[in-house]
Amino acid sequence: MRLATWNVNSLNVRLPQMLDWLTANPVDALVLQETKLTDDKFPVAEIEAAGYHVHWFGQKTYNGVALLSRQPALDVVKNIPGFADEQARVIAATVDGVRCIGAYFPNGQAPDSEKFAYKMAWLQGLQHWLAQELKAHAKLVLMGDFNIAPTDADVYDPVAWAGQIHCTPQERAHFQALLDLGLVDAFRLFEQAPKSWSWWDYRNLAFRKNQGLRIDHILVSHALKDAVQACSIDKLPRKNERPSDHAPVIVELT
DNA sequence: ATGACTCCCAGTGGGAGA
Repeated sequence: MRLATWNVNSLNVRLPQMLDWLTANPVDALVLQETKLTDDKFPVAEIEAAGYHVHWFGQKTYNGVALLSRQPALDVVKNIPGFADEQARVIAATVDGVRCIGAYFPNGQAPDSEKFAYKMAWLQGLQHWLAQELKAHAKLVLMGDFNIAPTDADVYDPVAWAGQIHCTPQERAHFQALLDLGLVDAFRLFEQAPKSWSWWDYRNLAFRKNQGLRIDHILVSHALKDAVQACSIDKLPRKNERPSDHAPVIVELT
């Protein structure tokens, strides 16, 4: 079973690329972030024609998530139960017996901003809900754009980024708290090339210079840890003519 | 360099992203 996450930065713009990517990478489930589409504009027909079931949850201009799956997705949940939120950031469902949670974590903008306070509250809400989800679903995968670089090894210039958004101790503590609930970073289960990133700024020729961050993650529950066969970042779509600034991350489970 | 790009909604610029 292969699962993937991709922040597409507008599904309206990226739909053809996403369909091409699915043809080349026929994963069993794919979660999307930053679809930036209201629900009435979601391209359900095109996705179903590609052979996927799909659930979606969006809003105008910002955020928006979706879950595509070969097999029907059961017990679909949108956003975090118990955390009132006007922003469409989470979609969860059970696919082939695995609880799949796709999430677009808040950016946070800057550590002294109101958006950072929202990010902290959101992370607290996620953590609380996830503890319950893990009790109900031993086999669970949390994946998406976390907007957190968990360690300095996930940052191209840790000195310049020290204390900056994505790298603050508070964000990293929240990431660790998710692991402490009983999750493991699938990417770090394997030896990986140094300077492996999932996001590169559109500016400054950042991709060409490989100046990026690893902020898109796939965390698996302990019950799935031994089933993880591989985890990788697919940089290829970032080389497209009009790429998303994020690359997909893929995990393979037995 | 408090930039650089891309997307969106707007409306001939500005906010947000990360």
